[in-house]
Amino acid sequence: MTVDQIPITRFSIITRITPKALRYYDQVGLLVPAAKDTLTGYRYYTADQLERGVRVKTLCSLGISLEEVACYLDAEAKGDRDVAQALIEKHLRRTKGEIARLLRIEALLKQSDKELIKMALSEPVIKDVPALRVVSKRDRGSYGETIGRLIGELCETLFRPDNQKNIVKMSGPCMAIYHDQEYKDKDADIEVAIPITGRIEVDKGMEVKNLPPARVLAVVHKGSYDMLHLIYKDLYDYMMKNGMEFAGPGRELYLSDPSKTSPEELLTEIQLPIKEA
Amino acid sequence: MTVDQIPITRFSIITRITPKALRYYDQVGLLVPAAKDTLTGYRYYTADQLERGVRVKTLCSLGISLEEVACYLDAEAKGDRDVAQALIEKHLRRTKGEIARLLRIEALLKQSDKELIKMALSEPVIKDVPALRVVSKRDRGSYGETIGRLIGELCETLFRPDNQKNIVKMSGPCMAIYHDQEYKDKDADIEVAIPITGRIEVDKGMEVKNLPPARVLAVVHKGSYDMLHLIYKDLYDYMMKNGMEFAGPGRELYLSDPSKTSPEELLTEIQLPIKEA
DNA sequence: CATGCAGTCTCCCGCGGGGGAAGGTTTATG
DNA sequence: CATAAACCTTCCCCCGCGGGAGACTGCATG
Repeated sequence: MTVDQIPITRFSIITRITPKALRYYDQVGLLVPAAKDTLTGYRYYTADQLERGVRVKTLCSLGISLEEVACYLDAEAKGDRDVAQALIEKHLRRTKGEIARLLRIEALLKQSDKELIKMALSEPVIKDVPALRVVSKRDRGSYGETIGRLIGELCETLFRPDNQKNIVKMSGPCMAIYHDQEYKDKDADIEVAIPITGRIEVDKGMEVKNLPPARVLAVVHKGSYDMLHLIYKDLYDYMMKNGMEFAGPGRELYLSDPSKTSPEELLTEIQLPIKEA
Repeated sequence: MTVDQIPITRFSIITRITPKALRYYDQVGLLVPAAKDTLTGYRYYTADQLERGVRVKTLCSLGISLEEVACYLDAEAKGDRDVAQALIEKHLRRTKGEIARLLRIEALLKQSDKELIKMALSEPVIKDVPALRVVSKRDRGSYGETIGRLIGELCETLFRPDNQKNIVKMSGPCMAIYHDQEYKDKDADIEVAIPITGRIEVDKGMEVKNLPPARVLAVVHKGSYDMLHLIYKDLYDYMMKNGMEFAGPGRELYLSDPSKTSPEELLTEIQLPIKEA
């Protein structure tokens, strides 16, 4: 009973971690065996390490990444309860977001029997949008996350006491402007703009400016944001059929508040600037 | 306006698929450009392909794998509505399962403030389990999925009319026996056994046999199956402290029905055969 | 003494769905 | 004509391992 010379298979049975995973954890430094025979390379764990092994397994099975598991265990070892708790809460938020996403997908899949792909779609219309005075902020990042974040930041500025005193008001829906010349998911170049009236004090990174007037091809979409790409395709189809050409960055106007409206009821207007041939 | 010579960037903007992804789809044969300049290697898509592109994007954003997207679109092209619908339903089931899993994780994360790791744990006890007449089936596969499947198959046989006429009865809870010498997740060697009384007609792959009596170290765990590994570790700790040795495959007895009990209330007994030194 | 085998090691490839960079060529525009 | 934009290719990287090859020890057995 050499209690502190536990070979890998035995450690694997006790902790219910596969030997493969244990070797990997050794490699990345998450759970390094206390001793390693320099001749044979055999890994030997101690009984004390069982505790750590079992916690790694617990945290992993909650879907936490190995990197964060390492952070958590480090924080805990140092007695940083707050840091550890923060990590758990971060993961809880991520999990909630993921649940929400899957619930949306579930809803879409369920309604798929009545035509998965064709959504109620109004005809595209050509219209002239006037110049707009907006406060805007431009940044790079992933599609959904960046828009949400920028809208949040702009609204926070808008509703700050000093700006409220100046009777700053939103004069239209939030919109996103896509500046990329190709479509990107992850590192997109996105500007979020909110039409305003009144004198406003902006934070750094924000800008008050006039969006130029433009002739656009527009359509209003009712439904989940996940299905917006369908509308884009229809708009471009329409443009090609009618001899128009795409001219400049497209805009999305968020007519509904996604925190108050169910995904199927969300209204979004898409505007693509055109020049007619 | 060479309408059927759409280069990749333009195609990417219209369908909202990144050029990188388009090249990948070409490579795996999911969406192959209609023309490819043999000299430069440039990809050119046709307007007709926009439709397919947009459907690929839709299905992908629902979380369906590229392989299944290809199957779906093929089935649809052939007019196999049923096959296509079956794929959607399969994915719906997967999504529901994933939601359930995340909800369990969410619940665990929420209760984590009151001691994430230490669960209520009764003391391990040594007991002698008698020989048991069981019907069993043994197979390989991933942990949770295989146990569920085997229990289902055994129960189906048990409750078949011919066996019911013979007054076959379950005389104890379902159990799983782990035959691996090391811990495995994916390709584990698992036997599921149900104690019975009566004369039974079994299907192929199943077996009626007597489990030998054994002296075991046992403990009952209350809580989610995800946390069972904690118990194993405590049991092995106890074994080492008390000079026992592990002898033969361990068993898990499922005392509750997971379809009727919430995860926190699930009862499971773990039995590890021992020999005392 | 040979042989088998149990246990362990290292090394490399693969997954999905691409991202990012390096390095080259063509096309369009000023 | 020069330059910028668009496009191509190929290669390596991500996570969290799983699978398998090939090699080594040490122990038990024929």
